[in-house]
Amino acid sequence: MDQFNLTIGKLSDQTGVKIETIRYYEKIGLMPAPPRTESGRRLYDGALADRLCFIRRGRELGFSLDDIRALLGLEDRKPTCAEVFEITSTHVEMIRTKISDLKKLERTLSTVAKGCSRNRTPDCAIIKTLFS
Amino acid sequence: MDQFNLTIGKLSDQTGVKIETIRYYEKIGLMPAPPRTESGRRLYDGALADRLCFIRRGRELGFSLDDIRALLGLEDRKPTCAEVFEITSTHVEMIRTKISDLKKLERTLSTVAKGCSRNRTPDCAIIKTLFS
DNA sequence: CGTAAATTCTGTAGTCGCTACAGGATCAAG
DNA sequence: CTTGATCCTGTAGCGACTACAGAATTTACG
Repeated sequence: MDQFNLTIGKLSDQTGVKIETIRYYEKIGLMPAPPRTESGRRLYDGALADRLCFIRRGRELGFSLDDIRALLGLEDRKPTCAEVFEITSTHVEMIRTKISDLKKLERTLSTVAKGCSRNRTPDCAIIKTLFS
Repeated sequence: MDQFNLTIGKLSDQTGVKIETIRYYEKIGLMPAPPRTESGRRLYDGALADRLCFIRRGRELGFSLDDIRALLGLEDRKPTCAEVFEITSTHVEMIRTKISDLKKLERTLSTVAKGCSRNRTPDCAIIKTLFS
């Protein structure tokens, strides 16, 4: 096994990453250019499928493609465990900030919306708040 | 007052919206094209400043430019209070979804990071999790 | 009054992470 | 042998800006 017998479509089905996205990852150097058939179609093996899964998992967890690039060791060298931890905790910090920002937003908006009469006039308390 | 005596730079300082962004809003029809000096420089008045503040407030609250367009009544007509409420509560719903997604992410990532030894080897538990 | 610095102008291209074509070639199934 | 599925490259679009380049004008200072 681990032969190059996966077409891009099969790889896409297997990993849940769209064909265009796979090609995009190749273009930006996140996935290596795989071997091709005589007619020029890409062929992937198990290792490349694993790598694509890694990227997908990273994206699901909200890492940027640059983060993933670093985690994969594509920048200069394989990152140490400490570096991986650093990238991850910076990312978690960002997520926490985003959550607290969104919570603030939600509170503000809920308050604003409460003042609304919901009737059919254009005389709206929400709009007034936005204007002040 | 309410004369057209604000240069774009002053408007920018007053509202905290960058000059390029103001011009961008004009280009996409969110701000009207203001009168100009003889040499072609834009001049704004108080009403336009208010409108720009409205847009900025809307953005701060996370509304999309399309939402703001609708709130301003640029689509077809001024929205009724009920329509404004609808836009707002849809938006709040989106924010709540985002918050819960991010919380899930945060929990997962914190768990993943806990397995990390933080040492100087490349043998990393975080990476392993991402690969599985 | 002269000049240097600040401001403004238009237009284009870049950001991120894809997605959606167009227009053609090739492959697999019936 | 034909039809339809899959694949190829290349380009343009999304949202909401941001960042230039290169020119013109205005303001401030000596």
